[in-house]
Amino acid sequence: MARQARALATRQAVLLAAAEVFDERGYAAATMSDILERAGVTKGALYFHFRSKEELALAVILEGQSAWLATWEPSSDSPMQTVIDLSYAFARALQDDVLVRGSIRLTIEHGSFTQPQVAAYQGWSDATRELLERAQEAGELHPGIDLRGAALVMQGAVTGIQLSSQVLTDRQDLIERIADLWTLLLPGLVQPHALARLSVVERVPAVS
Amino acid sequence: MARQARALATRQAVLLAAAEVFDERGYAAATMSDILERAGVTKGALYFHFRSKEELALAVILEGQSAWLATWEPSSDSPMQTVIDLSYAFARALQDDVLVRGSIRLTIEHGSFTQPQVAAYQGWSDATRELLERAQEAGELHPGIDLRGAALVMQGAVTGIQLSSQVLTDRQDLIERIADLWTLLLPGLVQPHALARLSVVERVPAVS
DNA sequence: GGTAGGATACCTACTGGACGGTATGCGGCC
DNA sequence: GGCCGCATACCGTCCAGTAGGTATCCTACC
Repeated sequence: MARQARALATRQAVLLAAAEVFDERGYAAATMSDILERAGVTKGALYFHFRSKEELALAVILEGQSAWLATWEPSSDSPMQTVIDLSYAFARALQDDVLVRGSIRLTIEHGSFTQPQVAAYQGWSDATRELLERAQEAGELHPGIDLRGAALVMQGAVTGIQLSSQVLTDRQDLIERIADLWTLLLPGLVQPHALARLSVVERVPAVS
Repeated sequence: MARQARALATRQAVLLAAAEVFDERGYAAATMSDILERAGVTKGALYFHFRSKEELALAVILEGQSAWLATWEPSSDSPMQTVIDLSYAFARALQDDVLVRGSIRLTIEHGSFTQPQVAAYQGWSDATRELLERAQEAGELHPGIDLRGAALVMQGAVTGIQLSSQVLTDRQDLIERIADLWTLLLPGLVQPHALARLSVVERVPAVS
């Protein structure tokens, strides 16, 4: 097993380096040599763990997704609050985790390989929609709202705000912008009595 | 001058083909050969008009931007309505104009060359902010709103919604999603009396 | 109005380098 | 000694860019 421990370490080093390079340059502009160098690993080692550049990129995407979801602990509060918390978890993960950043960049670059990206978009907005449905049932939302449309708008808005925050301030104002988003969005979505109980700003989980 | 007419035509053909290919594959993955073939032009011709791949990309970005702004005719209505109209003009331009699509894709891929893209983001959100200030002065908005934040949120949201609409429905539901966005956003932004006078859906300019 | 000369607009063939991927070798732990 | 986990050297391909030629047209001078 000691053997495999080392292998796991190099695999992880490659994944991290790949995420960094993909995040900085994008898929096509990233070269395997870049990744090798940054990981401090040789070609043979890399191609032992990943059979191609594309497979490596897919691994980054998958690991990034699970890394994000791992940070998010569902609080049993209100469904609407959960949607908000999810967006903050996403923002934090983007700021803190290279894997998540690389994953997102690759996902947004829907070219080259298209399949899993669509799934990611779908998955996210489907999850949001489901939460909205539960919020609807709990009487949190205004009646007559198009839940599918709302879910798509939220997912799109968070994605785009993240992008422009990255370009303009290297994601330093991301949390602020997410707060602005919810401040603006919620009055059109939830009823006043529910609005009063929602936390629009980031809720930092208590450190245990 | 007849001479230059032909030259202009090939230049335009190259620009259009380049916009297509950049839109489909992104900057790095797009090859000059792709563009040549699609434009029906030889390498010599292309390199006569554009000295490098990067210069060609920059030309696509610039032409795309002006193409978008050309479609938008400022109506002297309310400033807030102008913001809304701008977003619809953007959406329409994305659906109708290859140049705009290519321009956007290149702009979003902020790698490789970073300068003018930041300017584009800045310019857009600055313009939005200015309109919001005028809307504020006109008493359209709720008091105490962070105009800078709101402008950034709108610009980011429109960008992101466009992106996810592209991935999920090839931009077919883009206009709908923009309408959803404004339906959700406006109550948190503008005062009821102004809200009543705003058109949340696309206002099709009368054909003259 | 014909033609020399030059500029414009384009074509063809080529190059050098980089890049993804592979083949083969080899050390060390079980 | 056998296989896991790598290291090194190499290969074919592809691609941005260039060199140098050519046809077309415009200008100018006779």
